[in-house]
Order: sequence, then structure tokens, then C-alpha cells
Amino acid sequence: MATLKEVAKKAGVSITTVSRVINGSSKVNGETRERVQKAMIQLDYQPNRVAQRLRASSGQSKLLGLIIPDIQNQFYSNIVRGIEDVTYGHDYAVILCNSDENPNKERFYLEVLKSESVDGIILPPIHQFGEEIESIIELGIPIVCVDRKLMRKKVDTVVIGNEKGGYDAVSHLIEQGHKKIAILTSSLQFSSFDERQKGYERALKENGIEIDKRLIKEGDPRSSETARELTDELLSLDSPPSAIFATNNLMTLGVLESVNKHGMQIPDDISIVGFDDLPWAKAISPPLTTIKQPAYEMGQKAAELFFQRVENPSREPEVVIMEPKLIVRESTAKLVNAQVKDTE
Amino acid sequence: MATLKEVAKKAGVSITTVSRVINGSSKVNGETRERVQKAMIQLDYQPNRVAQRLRASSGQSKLLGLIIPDIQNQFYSNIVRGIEDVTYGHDYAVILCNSDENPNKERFYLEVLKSESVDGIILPPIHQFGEEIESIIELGIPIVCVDRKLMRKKVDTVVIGNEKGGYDAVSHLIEQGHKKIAILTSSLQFSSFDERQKGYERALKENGIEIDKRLIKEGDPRSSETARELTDELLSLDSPPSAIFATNNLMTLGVLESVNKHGMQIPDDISIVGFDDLPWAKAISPPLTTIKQPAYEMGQKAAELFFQRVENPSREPEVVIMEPKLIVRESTAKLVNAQVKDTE
DNA sequence: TGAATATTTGAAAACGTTTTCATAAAAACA
DNA sequence: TGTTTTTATGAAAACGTTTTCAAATATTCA
Repeated sequence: MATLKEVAKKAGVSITTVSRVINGSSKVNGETRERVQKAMIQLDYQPNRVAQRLRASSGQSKLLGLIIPDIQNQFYSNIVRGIEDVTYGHDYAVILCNSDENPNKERFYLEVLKSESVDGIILPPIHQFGEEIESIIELGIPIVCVDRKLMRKKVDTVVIGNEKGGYDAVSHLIEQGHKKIAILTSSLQFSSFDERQKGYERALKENGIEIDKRLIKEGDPRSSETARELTDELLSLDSPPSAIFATNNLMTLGVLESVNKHGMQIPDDISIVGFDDLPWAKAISPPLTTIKQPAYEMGQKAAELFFQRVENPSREPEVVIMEPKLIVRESTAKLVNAQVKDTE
Repeated sequence: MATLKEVAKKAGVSITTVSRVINGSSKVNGETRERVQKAMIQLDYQPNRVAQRLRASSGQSKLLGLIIPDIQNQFYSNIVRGIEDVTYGHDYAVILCNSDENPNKERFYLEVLKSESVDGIILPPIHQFGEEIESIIELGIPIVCVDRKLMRKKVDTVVIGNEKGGYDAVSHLIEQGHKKIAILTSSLQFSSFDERQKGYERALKENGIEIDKRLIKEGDPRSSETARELTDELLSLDSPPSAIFATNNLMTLGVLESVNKHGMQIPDDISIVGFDDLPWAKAISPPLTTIKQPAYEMGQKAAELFFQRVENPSREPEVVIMEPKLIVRESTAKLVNAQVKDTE
């Protein structure tokens, strides 16, 4: 691959001049410029981004780091795609890291990204008080939190109104006559799940429904397995719930699997509200009622916040709260009388 | 962030010695070593990967490039995860690029990756004759093709037996008495889809079933929309198919959506075989019969081939063909007589 | 015309490593 | 003891850029 030096030699100028032609950083004589440009084309010159990065001051390295729990979780792959579509237009490359919600992996990758001189890092923080992340902020590397918040430090953040999402989901069920409503939430402590559960509780309270601890189940949000098992438990309760609210896409799958295995009909036997509106949600039978998170847009917004900070490093951190949206499809229905008798 | 220079100063040695301690590249006095290590710890020294990369010869840059059509397609996110889990153990970072099957984007990202001095690139090639990719191979940068093949150049490659996948899917339907079997395949020309269709045709031929062009539909494999529309067309045919074979996960969703919209029962009214066994396939009702691609393992294998090539740059390119697997669930069933009469 | 200014260019330093080459000191050998 | 070998270390070059500083030439002004 051609270097500045080779171009300079071919054009009979110094590398300084070539650099100037490339970056337009100061005037060069028209004739010289043409000569250089011709040489660049002839040699198919492309600047070496590694050398540029080494030389560059912060914010100029054209590299962005992403640490997500798991790219196999479609919620995150949607976020990643939103980010990438924005960075694409800025000539940035993106380094992708999967943390599995594992603090050691997160720590490892934060070190790698620092060492790669990234211009910034976008991530859903694992800990609400992330020391490592705080130390990175101190270093002046822009951080954008997405999906979850950081408590102690003010940082650019994109989240959805999780409390409202939970509230809307459960209110919808209550409107349809449901009283025994179960929730599947995360056993790992994250602000997002905590708030969804708060919304669940508020909806119940506001409607005078007592909270029944047996209907609150905590499982691993990284896969559908525990959700399936917990749903098995829920369905074998003496008085099982007439509706289940699953707080992320994988747990929703676990619920569906268990319900189907039990030969129950949705929504006749049980109503389901999921979280995350993924492509399969509207394709299945019955189509799933769900809380839609604008994951792709969250990614876009996070990337935009990052670029705004590169532009203006001293601006106040911004917290963007996006709207969750209840999409009513056919997995929820009015509680029929027979069942009401049954369960009351 | 601390540099070699600072560590050297603190330890009262030259940067050469510090470098030697880090890399163990040659003997240093035990006492000196300890002094250096202490300084490294005190300063929390981490080597700068950018500088290392600039200095490194090829194959030492610890950076791998990935160009995939779309990370939102879960088949690819599974591949990416498989790759990443292997690179993680090798201290590699991964740059992720989405091409949308757009040759210009692919070209753009290939340039970026070259310019980033990646040690290698893993991708499903868009063109069977990819000039740009060939020129990268000439440069000596290892390429691993995954999911699709490259025709003119021998390259490390991981694919599945697509023809067999198509054949198995359709044979299964034929065994159940289906004769009017539709296929939804890709309008974009890729080796994978071409072969799946070949398998479809061979299964029909071997069973003496004539190929009906009206039952072969080509749609955009990047989303479910055209598949939905094409299924609408299929279902409104004078004598509609009794079974549909969808050749990737997104097209499968389109088929399901259309079928459900028409109020048809699966498998009573129509049988469906999908491609790709994603988490939702077994959770939906009825659970989906599908051809499973070991996407995660394909990614792992591709990454392993890459590392083997780094290890031994001159070894013969290897083509690994993995097995697709028919997973029979409940979206396919014996064709009942009534229908047989109807359609014959 | 001479001085001041603007234009155009290049040499060299810097970014943080690894590696080559040289050399001083220590150890081994005769 | 003098010579050779081994051990331990550092100076400097290199990777490919960008940027600072200086200088040479051309242009403008009085």
C-alpha cells in the first residue's frame, strides 16, 4: 500500500506538501496540487488510519468503541445498527465487544478500547456505579450510556421511559379485566428492569390491586430458559395468573414456550404482553401485544450524542428519554367470565 | 495514560529495557525486571495498541475486520458472536461493518479495514467474483469467507451444505404427501440461495414431481416484506401450494405473517418449513419445522481458520462445509385427504 | 527601488511502540 | 593475566502520519 512518502517522491515534493493537499490544511500552489493529486491516484493512495490515529489528538481517531451485553440479543443488535448507520456517515470505524453482563469482560474491553485510542465508548453500563467507567470519563474519553443509566456521574445517556412502559403494559391488562397479573423481571439488577417493575407495581396500586409476591418472578434476562421455567411455576400455582408481563424479548420467548407446552391458548386461556417489538412479534400467531422500544433510534441518538460531544467537548451531558409504545395485537384479550369465576 | 517512556523514567532504565520486560523478548537482569514491573504497576501501564499496530508487521496487529450484510439479521449476529468468542481469547479486537449487500458499502469498508491494518477480514462475499477482495488477498491480508463462497480464488471458507438443506426440507414435505410445494428464495444472486433452490428442485425431480415455475418466488432476503407479499400471491393462486419452504429466517417471518393474516391454520391448512433455527422458532405456536444452520459454530470455525492462517500463512486454503439439520417440529404435517383431493 | 508582506515549500519533531546494532561490564576460558 | 564469550543495557531507526518552525521566493506597497 502506498504511503505519503511514495506519493511525495512520485510528485517530486515533500511529504508535508502531500499531507497539505490531502487535508487542505493550508494553501498549496494549484499546479503542485494537481501533480500531487495525480500521483495519489496513480498509486491508489489511501491514508493509513493507524498512523493518523497515533498522531491524532483526542477526538480525531475516527474510532468508536461499543460494549454490549450480547449481540445475539436482537434488542442490542438493533441498537448497534442504529449506531453504525450514524458512524458510517462520519467515516468512523466501530469496535464491537460483548460483555455478557460480566464485569470482568466489561473491564477487559474498557482497557482494550482505551488502548485502541477510541474517540468514545457507547455502552449499557453493568453497574450503576461503574468505577472503571468513571475513570475513563476522568480521562476525557466521551462515554454515552444507552439503555441503562449511570448514577454517580452525569453522562450523555439514552434510555426509554421504562417505568411508563411497565405501567402501560400492566394498565392495558387491567383494563381488560385482569387482576392476577404476573411479571417476569431480571434477577440481575439493572435500572431498566427495576423501573419496569416499578411501573407494574404502580399500575396495580392505582387500580387497588394488591401486589402478590408469588406473581413476581426474577429470571436471567440473557436467555429464555429461566423465564420458561418460571412460567412453568406460575402456571402450576393454585390460582395461576390470567396474564403475564415479560420484561424483555428473551423472557417473552420463554413465556411463550412454556404456555404453548402447557397447551394453553393465547389469549383465551392467558394473556401475554412482551417487551421489545421484534420482527417475529407480529408474524406469530396470535400476533404479540408488546411494549416497543425504539432500539434502532436509541442507537442513532446515542451516536449523535457522541458526535455532538466530539464537536463540543464541554457541553452539558444530556439525558434523552425516548418513549416506549404499547402495541396492542392479539395476545391480550378481555378476561372472560368463566375464568373470572375460576380464579376469584 | 502512561507510556513506555514514563515507565522507563520511573524505573531508571531505557524504554528498550521496558519493552523487553513486557515482551520477554530477551533476557533482562532479575533485579532490573522487578524494578520495571513495579513501575508498570504503579503507573498502571497498558501498552498502546495503536502504536504497536503501526510498528507491527502483518499478522501482529491484533485487529480483525468483519463485514456482514446486516447485524440485525440474527443469522449474522450469531456468526459474529461465534467469531468474537474466539477472538476474545486471542486478545484481538473486532471491527464491525454492515454492508446491506451493497457492493459500494462493501468496497468502502474493505478500504477502511485495509487502512486500519487489520490482520484479516471475515465476510460473506457479495459477489462470487469479488475483484476488491481478490486484490486484498494479493496484498497478503487473510480473508475468510463465511456463509458464501468465492469462485475464482481459493480462500478459507466456511459454508453449510445448502443444497442438502434445501433437499432435506423439501424431501420432508414430500414424505408427508405434499406435492404442491412453493419455495421463497432470494432475488439477489448468492451461492447459498442458489444451492438451496437446487436442493428443492432435486427433491422434486427425484420424486417425479414436475417443477412449477409459479411456485418459485424470488424476494428480498434482507427483510420479511417481499416474502409476505409473495406469499399473498401464492395463497391466492387458483391451486395454491399445500406447503411453503422459506429459504431464510426473514422470509420465513414474511410467510408466517401472510399465512396468519389469511386466517389459515398451520399445519392443518398449510405446512411451513423455515431456514435458520432462531430462538423464536421453538417458542411460537405451532413450533416451526426448520433447517438449522449452526451459525454460531460457523463463526467460531471462521475465526479459527483465520488464526490458523496467521499461524501459518502459507497453508493451503481450507473449505469447511458444515451440516444443516432438519428440525421437525409442528409446522409441517401429513397432507390430509380432503386437501389432496382438492389439489389433485 | 527597497522594504514589507504574502505565498509556497520543506526539514524535523512528535505520536508510542519494537527491533537492530553497538557497547560496556561480567564471566569463562586458556 | 590476557583473550574470548556471555550477559545486560541503551541509542537510534523505523512504522506513516500531522504539525511546527523556518526559509525561500513572489508579490505588494510606499
